[in-house]
Amino acid sequence: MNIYDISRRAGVSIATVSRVLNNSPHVSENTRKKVMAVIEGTGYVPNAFARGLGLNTMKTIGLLCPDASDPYLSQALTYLERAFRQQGYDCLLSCTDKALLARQQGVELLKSRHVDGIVLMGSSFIEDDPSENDYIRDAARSVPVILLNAAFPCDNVYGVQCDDQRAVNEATLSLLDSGCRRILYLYHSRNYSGRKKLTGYRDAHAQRGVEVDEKLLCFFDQDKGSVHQVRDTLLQLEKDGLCFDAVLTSEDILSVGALKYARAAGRRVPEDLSVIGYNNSSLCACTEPELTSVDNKLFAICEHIVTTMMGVLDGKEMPQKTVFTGELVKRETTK
Amino acid sequence: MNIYDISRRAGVSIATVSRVLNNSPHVSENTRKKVMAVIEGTGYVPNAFARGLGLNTMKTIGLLCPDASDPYLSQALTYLERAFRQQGYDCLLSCTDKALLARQQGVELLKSRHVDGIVLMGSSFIEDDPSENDYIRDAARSVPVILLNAAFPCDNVYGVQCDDQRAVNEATLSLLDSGCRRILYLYHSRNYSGRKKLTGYRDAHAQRGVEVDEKLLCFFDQDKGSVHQVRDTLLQLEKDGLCFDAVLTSEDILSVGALKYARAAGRRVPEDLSVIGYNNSSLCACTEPELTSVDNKLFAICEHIVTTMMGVLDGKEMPQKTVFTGELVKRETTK
DNA sequence: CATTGGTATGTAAACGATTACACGCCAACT
DNA sequence: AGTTGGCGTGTAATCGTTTACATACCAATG
Repeated sequence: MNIYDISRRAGVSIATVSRVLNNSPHVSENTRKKVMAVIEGTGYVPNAFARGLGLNTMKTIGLLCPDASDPYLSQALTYLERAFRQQGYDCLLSCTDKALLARQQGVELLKSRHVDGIVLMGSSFIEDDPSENDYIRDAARSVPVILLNAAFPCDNVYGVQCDDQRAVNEATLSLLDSGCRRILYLYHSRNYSGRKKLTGYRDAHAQRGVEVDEKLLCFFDQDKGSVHQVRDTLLQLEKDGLCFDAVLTSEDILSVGALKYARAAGRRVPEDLSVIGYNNSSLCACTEPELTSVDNKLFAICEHIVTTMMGVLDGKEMPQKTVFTGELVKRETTK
Repeated sequence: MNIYDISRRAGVSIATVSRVLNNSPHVSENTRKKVMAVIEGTGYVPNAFARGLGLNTMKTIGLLCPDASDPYLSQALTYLERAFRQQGYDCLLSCTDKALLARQQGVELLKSRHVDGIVLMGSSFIEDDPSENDYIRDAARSVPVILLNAAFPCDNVYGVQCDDQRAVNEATLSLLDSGCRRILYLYHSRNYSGRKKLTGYRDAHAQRGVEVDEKLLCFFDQDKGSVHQVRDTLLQLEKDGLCFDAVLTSEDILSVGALKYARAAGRRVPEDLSVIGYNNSSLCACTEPELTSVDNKLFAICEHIVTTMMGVLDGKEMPQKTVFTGELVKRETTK
């Protein structure tokens, strides 16, 4: 069933059918009705390949996502897909893992499909080592690229992010100002955003004249970051004589592990131990006591990504870098 | 940059270039090398539209998902996307909401893109009201359709599911056999799977000769099912004089609310109150005490969906309905 | 040497849309 | 009446592939 079939049954030319399909004004009301009737009757759906071939666009946005089961990313995914579709764009999903090669292949795939734009999620690239980022540059040569929570100074690349450094800085300050002096920092990722957060932590200590004990910085591999492993690690640290009166984490899930530790070690939260997470995810309401966390404005970021993409595709000038400010949401794990 | 450019630079015909691209054996080693060199040199990527137009397939699977931020579905999403890509298929994502119209439009979209197959996730359709399911029938007319955790007797539609009824039945029996007599059942959904679960609950009571008090069946709207609302509702029920010694829920998140209630009401878990969730999601390890839950074999289901899809696309005969058996994973909220 | 058969390559016709351009018609002008 | 212009419609080229079929070549065979 193609446009010729329709044109034959409606007794018009294919050009007219195409005009009806595309709401062209140059069709008489009569003809339009006649053609529409045939289309409805046959259940005809235009072939998107042919259309794409002719127009060299298929109204598709490519989403590159390292892990759609990560609650943070999956929330972004849902929002982005819905918003783009409302704008008339479909989404092609490519869940690479974090490995550079996989991401390169993902970009290649999206390019071959001639997506109109690419949103790069969970980017692990490093701003100051540009050689690692050739694939972004490469992608940006053919289509606009928007980075979720990252920035990269390159033509046709737009960054929409939360100021993680400042957000962690403020969270750390709030802990220091509530009297904590030894804040354990648990983190998952050494990527750009991860390093910014760490800087925020260090700066806060400098601002308050508190020295940072490097033993308080504790890295968890992505795979090994299960709740129980965090708990056990902290128990071991305590046994090894490490003192800490607060835990700050780069992800909410790590804070859940910290709470498990507190219970196992018999430490009261927040009286003996303060805990602050990051992302303000739905997990925060699930723990007991409920988790104080940094809201990193995912929703606003996604909204702005869609706006930016639409603007760029319309040929408008758009800001290359947009930064939102995180916000500490106090619940029950802080004084 | 198209196939003509390549053929010109390599001094061969477009047919030869195409053969090289498609690993046809009918190309001499010399020519292949020559063409490959040009391709690498120019960074040429074949146009997927043209290819799709010619072949009438683009090696794409359509994923219809009501809500990618649902942890259950997003986990499935991640797994499916990765597995399909390993098989050489890309995924087009369409996050409709649950509304029938939205799902219809989603199917329409996937059809226009000539996906090779469709996976329907989170289907809320009802097996015994076939009129609501025209869109499935419609989709199945053009491509194979596979349902995640559902079944629908229709040609070209395949169901891969967990026997939710039996799983809930066994969970209920285990509560009854541990001495509980008034099991509160909290559920989120009245769809097919939701009703099956309820049946499992009722059957278990019949099997043990315990009468079901209808007041113990408690429905939560998807939007209103937040942890705090569940807690407050249960507190209210208690205040209204309803007695219950166990809570069984259709989703883990509802169980989290039940645990919040227990803490607020000063009831010890599991001594005064047993709690069982459903899905065995990552939430189970986050609560305190950790949540006993039904593992509904999502991983196995997804694996089988991919196998089935690949089989069907290869023209093999595949089972129309596959059922996995759930398993109760005991943790700390049951005796 | 003529015939056969296989292999490497090229030619040209699809695939199904969009759209520039051409055409015919009719109303409204001069 | 003849010219103009606008509107509705149709014709045909175009997008970049794949692939059936044709062709050219060369080695092996009778």
